[in-house]
Amino acid sequence: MTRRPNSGNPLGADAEGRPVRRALTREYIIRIALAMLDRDGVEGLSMRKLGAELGVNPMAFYHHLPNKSALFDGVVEAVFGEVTVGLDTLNREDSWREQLVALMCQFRTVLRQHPNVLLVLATRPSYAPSLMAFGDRTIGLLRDVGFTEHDLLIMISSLRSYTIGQLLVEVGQPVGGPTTAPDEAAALISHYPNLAKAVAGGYDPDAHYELTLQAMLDGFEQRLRRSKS
Amino acid sequence: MTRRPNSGNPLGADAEGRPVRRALTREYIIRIALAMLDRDGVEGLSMRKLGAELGVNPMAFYHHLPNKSALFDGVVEAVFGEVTVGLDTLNREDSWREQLVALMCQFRTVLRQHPNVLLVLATRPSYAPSLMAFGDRTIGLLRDVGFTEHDLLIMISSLRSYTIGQLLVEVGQPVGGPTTAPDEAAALISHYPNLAKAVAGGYDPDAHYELTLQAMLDGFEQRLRRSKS
DNA sequence: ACCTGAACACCGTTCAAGT
DNA sequence: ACCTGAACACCGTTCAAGT
Repeated sequence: MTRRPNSGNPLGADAEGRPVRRALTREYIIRIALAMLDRDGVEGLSMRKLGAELGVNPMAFYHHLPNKSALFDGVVEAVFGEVTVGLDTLNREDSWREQLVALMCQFRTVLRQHPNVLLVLATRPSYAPSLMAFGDRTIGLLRDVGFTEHDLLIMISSLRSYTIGQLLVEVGQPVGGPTTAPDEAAALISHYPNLAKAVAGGYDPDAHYELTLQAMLDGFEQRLRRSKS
Repeated sequence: MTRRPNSGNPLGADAEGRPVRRALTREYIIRIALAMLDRDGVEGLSMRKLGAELGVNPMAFYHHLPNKSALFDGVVEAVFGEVTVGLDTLNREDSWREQLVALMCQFRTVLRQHPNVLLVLATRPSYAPSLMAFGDRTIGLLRDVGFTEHDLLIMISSLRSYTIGQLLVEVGQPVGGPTTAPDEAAALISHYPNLAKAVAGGYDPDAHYELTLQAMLDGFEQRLRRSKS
């Protein structure tokens, strides 16, 4: 069940590998937990290992966080916090579509850097201020275009779902341990000619993402035009 | 960490609650594991509890499955197996869009019945024949419409990602234990006027899904028309 | 061949004790 | 207040033993 050999310096150490024993705070614990998640995956993060990593008794955490779930809540907040970075560099003179695509690509780029946290992000409801700010900003942008309140909610929810869903299949770690025996399984595809032919052409995740994003926006825009006429 | 109080009859029992001690087979183990996942969630499924449920020593499973990961592989296969049910009732005289919407809604309906398995489905690569058959069928349908091989792959991948992503936020169980304190957090939304206004209107998941599905198809269809002219 | 029991190296968390 | 150590009720899996 061990996934990676915990090699190298402990996460609570400086560049030269000297252990940095700093005062335990909620923020510090969460920061190291995120680093550990990135390195070892969800199933590789335990209170006990986190304690070892920080050179501290695992029970010490319970003075700063009620339980492990709260640790995950903190990690989600931390990752969404990275999303707002560069939000203000948006060029307000660009078209709404250019701005929206920039927003979503920024969202995707940040989440993509934390493949092992995707599952947690996708399923834990979060009221992280940075996420709310991001959503608020996006909705404001789209409302000015003329979408109804009803459609606005659907749009941002769908954009988010698609983005996360796509990332999950793209870089997500399998829940329940690594899959076995894709060897003869991959050959099975030849029994499905349509599928085999489509898969043969290869696959560029970034281009794929933006193409579908544009298609979704085309669809929503078409809906907007129809409602106006 | 206990999520639900394991009340009622064990899963390996008939309608009257009599324990059914049948011979252990891979299929039977997987069937009960799926039922247990549906009832108790991913974190509530353990080899030991599964053993207790079946009135058997947990180690007995290792004669039918190499490890717990393989159990998850089996469960994924079983759920995708349900997708093909009713695949042949499709009316081939319907338009391609009607057929595709029917296919995707069928896919979504089946997955929706196993909220706790969604995470596993989303992240474990699967070569389940039923899933391959489903994809093959879908691609065949769309190719006849005129889409390129390149676009075909993107379409089915995106449709799948969106469907699963949406279901995850809709009915998915939070990874890492239940979230706490949404009480004052929900009030926070008032600080984000655009968001608050959009959310106020309420939300119908089924309508939401089909609206976005239609928008995506509109977008892809538009792309098809542009490429032809 | 199929199932069992003991054992090993892990978990999260509680609780009493230290400073 | 913050951290520790022992303890409790769990995990997946190995391995030798039974039938």
